Amino acid sequence: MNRREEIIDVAQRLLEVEGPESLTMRRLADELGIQAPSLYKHVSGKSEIEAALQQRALRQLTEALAGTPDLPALAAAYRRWALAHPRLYELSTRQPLARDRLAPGVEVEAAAAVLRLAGGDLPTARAIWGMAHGLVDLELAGRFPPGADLDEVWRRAVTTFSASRAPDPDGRVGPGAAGRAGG
Amino acid sequence: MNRREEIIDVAQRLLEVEGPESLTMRRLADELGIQAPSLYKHVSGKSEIEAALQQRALRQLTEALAGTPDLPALAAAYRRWALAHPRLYELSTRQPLARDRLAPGVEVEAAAAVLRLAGGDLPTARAIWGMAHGLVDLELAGRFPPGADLDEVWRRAVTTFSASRAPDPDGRVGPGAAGRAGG
DNA sequence: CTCTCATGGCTAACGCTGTTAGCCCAATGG
DNA sequence: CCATTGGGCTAACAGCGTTAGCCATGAGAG
Repeated sequence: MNRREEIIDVAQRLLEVEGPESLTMRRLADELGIQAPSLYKHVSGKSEIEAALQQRALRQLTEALAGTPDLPALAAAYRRWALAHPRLYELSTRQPLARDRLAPGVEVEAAAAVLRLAGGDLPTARAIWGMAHGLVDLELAGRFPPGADLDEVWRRAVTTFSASRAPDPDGRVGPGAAGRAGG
Repeated sequence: MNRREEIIDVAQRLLEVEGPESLTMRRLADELGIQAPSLYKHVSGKSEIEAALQQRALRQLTEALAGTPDLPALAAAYRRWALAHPRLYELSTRQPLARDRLAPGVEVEAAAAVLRLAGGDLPTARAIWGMAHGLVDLELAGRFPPGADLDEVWRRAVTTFSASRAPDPDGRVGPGAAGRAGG
């Protein structure tokens, strides 16, 4: 059990420091001083390692988001974590989630935070989530032109959602203390 | 020259129909009735094929976006194209753009459209772009819960940006030449 | 008509990947 | 004292992208 954790640890370090092309079963084994096939005594395959890393990533991201008082702070924390752990973020996003392996509530927790800050409106919360993910993804993929002022983009993105306090058609308007906080 | 086009054609079909794991040099050669090494007489490597597919994807996406009169139509066209060509969209996004190979103006053109619909404000245009990409990316990766009403999410996203006609704090409502909103 | 040479195939092979089969040693527990 | 099992090992397989080098065909030049 302990060896498994050790394997995941080394895998994370390898991924974050040397990039995904270095996260190889043989390389991983080398780093642990054993042979590649021995890894399979602790782990079912590479995909399990990746799933574990995804789980870690989501947990850490969630923790980084915890306690942010308003939308600007939440957005800033999201972007900050993603830029600090780009490979981990990318890995965690390029997989169908593996909901079964996921510690229950990890994602729900983060989602709840966004939802609260979105004034309780689920579609708005998801739109915000999508925007945050999209901006990070484009930035990490290097798809913005070199000189782009991304701080300003995020500021604009956040203020747009802060300004228009979702006029819910069915009247369920979150009075959301957070609503005005960032405004 | 013609054979090269044929190769890219088959590669696109293979990618779109059977998925990225089937887009293999040997499989591609099989499909063309030749041996894998013969492909290198027309193409420098797999990465060149992928770059060509990325270029095609961006061109087609741009065309799909052309002529959309307003933000809702633009967003709908964006999402529609991405969902119709998921593998192509994914491939085109998981690469640093290959700006050199890109037909000049292809992306700038699309960027200009977004910029115009964003009232000429560059950061807002980029925020919109990020949101559209993020929502599509999350949807394609299957990261929304099964029952999520994504139509509603997009509606909310679009109306949010439509509602708040960016009141720039310093009055800088850029007439902003279409320079480059996209990267 | 012949010679040359580029075009576009071919086979063999290399080094890499994830993964499986099967062996073996050491420690633990009845 | 013996059995079981945990955790290592080597050998090997199939598949990946890619390179080296050989050979047939066809077109243009002398």
